[in-house]
Amino acid sequence: PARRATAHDVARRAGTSQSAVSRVFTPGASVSPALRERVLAAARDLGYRPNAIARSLITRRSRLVAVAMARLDNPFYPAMLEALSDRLQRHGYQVLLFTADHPPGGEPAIESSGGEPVIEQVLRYQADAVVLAATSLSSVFARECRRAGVPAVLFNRVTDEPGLSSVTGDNARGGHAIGAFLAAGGHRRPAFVAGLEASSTSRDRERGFGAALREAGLGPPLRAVGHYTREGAAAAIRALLRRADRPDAVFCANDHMAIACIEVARHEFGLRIGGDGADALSVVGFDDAGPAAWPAYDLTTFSQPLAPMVDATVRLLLDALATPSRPARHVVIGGALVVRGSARRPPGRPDPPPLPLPSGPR
Amino acid sequence: PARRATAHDVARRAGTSQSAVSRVFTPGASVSPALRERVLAAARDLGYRPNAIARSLITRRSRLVAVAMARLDNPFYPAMLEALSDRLQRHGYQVLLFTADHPPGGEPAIESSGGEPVIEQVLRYQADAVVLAATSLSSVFARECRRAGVPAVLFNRVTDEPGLSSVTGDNARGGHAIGAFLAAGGHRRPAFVAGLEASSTSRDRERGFGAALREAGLGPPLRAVGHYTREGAAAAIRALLRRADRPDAVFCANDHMAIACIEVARHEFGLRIGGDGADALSVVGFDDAGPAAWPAYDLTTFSQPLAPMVDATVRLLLDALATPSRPARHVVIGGALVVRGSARRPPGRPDPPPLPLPSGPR
DNA sequence: ATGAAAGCGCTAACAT
DNA sequence: ATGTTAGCGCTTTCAT
Repeated sequence: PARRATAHDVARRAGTSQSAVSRVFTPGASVSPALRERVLAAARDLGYRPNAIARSLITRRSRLVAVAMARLDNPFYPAMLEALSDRLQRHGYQVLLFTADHPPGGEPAIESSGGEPVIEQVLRYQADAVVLAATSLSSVFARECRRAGVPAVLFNRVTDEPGLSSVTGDNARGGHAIGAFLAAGGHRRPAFVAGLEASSTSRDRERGFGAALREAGLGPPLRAVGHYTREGAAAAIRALLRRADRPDAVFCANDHMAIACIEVARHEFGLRIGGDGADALSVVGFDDAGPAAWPAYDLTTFSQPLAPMVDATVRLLLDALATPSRPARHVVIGGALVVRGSARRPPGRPDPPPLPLPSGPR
Repeated sequence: PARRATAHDVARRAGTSQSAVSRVFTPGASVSPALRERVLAAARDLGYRPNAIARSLITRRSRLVAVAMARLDNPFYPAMLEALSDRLQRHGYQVLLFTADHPPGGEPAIESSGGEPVIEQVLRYQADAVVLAATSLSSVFARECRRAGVPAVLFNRVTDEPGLSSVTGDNARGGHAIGAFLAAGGHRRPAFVAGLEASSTSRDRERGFGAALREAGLGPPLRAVGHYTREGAAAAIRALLRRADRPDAVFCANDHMAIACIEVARHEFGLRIGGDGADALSVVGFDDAGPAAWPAYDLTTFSQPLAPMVDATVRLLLDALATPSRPARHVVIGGALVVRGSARRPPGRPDPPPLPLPSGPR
């Protein structure tokens, strides 16, 4: 196929200079209406489009934002990705997507992907900024970004590494609210299903949870690790429910695991979710993403409001791009306990709203 | 922040020429071990990485594949995106993600996004190839890709537009299998919940479904349009179930809608899913994605095997990249009826396997 | 095996 | 308002 038309080709056809063509495609440059028309016509005839790659070579801005994600099976992340992509496109940026390898049984390794470290590719493609929405992250990644002067924002995670901004939900407060809620609901043996041991998010949620239980005069919760996966969570809840002193309530570090726990509790152990009595189990999640609101789960959870979180992420990025010297910031977006039916409520607590069936616009 | 190190900087530090540096980073170029070591050391010191943007300017290959997606809330698509990204990275390609606008109530418009048509951005960024995984697609898009010589592959959709390859599941056969299954199960008033009227996928599934019903001596199914959304599907099933002659079985054009239908049928109409009798409703979906296998839904569906579909997509892309003259191909990946509990089975049909709880590796 | 030189397609001074 | 010129950082002949 014929090589793509260049600004030169267009210039020749329009009888003008190549730089005039460039100006026509530069918003706010000064071109006479007549010339502009001629150039546009020629461009149309030739199917010309400015080459963004050549442009970014000279402007030193690729308008590419690298987004690194671990797994997309937790619906919170696709939702985040969609929102982020929409917002970035609106600001004239494109998303360069990187997915991490998932070594079976291990933690997601944002480090490697087809042999080459992801960070290597990110930097080679001159991404203007990086969003890390992977639960796992090596400090190497952070250090290299800083060294290369590429602003990075952690999504749903924090780190000690200096220079890295972050956006998170209110993990400690959320964990605390859940602990207080379960204690007030009369639960005596709460348990916690952690995400990843290395995840700050899981740790913060657990810390708040433990504190609230302590304040309520309860001992430390039982505990198992679910690795943020359905399979891991299923194994964790099985271990918990097989104990003689089985828990009467489980707080899972995210909704994705909570839903898997509900299934195992219901279908393998024959438990009723959110009720009273010996065969009841209360389950609480974190995120309020997708299926949490589905009637089959009707999950009590602590919300991480996606839109504000994504807005904050984009704002952090744009700020860092505009003012490279700006120090890192850690934005915490507040959430709220969303009381539904999967956990026994404290006495006197009003009924939750009616089941949220799909409706409304769209 | 200091400007990124260039090959020139590395060359100076290593006491050699810039082209030698280039060769060190070009697999299979001839450099002496000694020089290679010196260059690598200098590069390490300076934090140098070859600039992929500059490289693609000269090689005329960006190694970027544009992936256009409509909505990521149907879990089939994030799963596809993850698999596609993994495979492409393995072949040395990066994913440039584009998401389409979602005008409320309308069809997803892959055309516009923040004002500029998506296709415009795709072509400006010199994507080597395009994957269209949006259910909606304007013929403009296709035409422009062809004109610009950018190979495009439609995922889960076909079109008459010449030159466009596609990968789909076996929609007609799947619809047929479902129709035959429901008829054999003794259903007398089957209904169909369509995706989008403009979607070839929905039409093909419906065609197969209708044919099977006819062969079984049944009339054409009742029908409503669900727009591939949960909300649309809920509205569709409500309309269907409010009829005096309400259907006894519903085939939804995808799992995502089928699950929303199950919820409405259960919680709004008090129906039992997949059972016998007057208050029973059978629901069947298409895709066998994520939640279909969750015990709460236990959805009978026709599978679209993701891995083979993604493999075919990548193969089509790489072939087109290697041989631009290759004519378009339409690959159909076979699936199978996955019998679970959401639809009454024909007599004598063996029980479905036990409930698929999360387990196994990972 | 190595270096010099010529661009890839574009933007950004700088003239005019 | 328009044209000229000089690169952006790299790969690729072409010499040596």
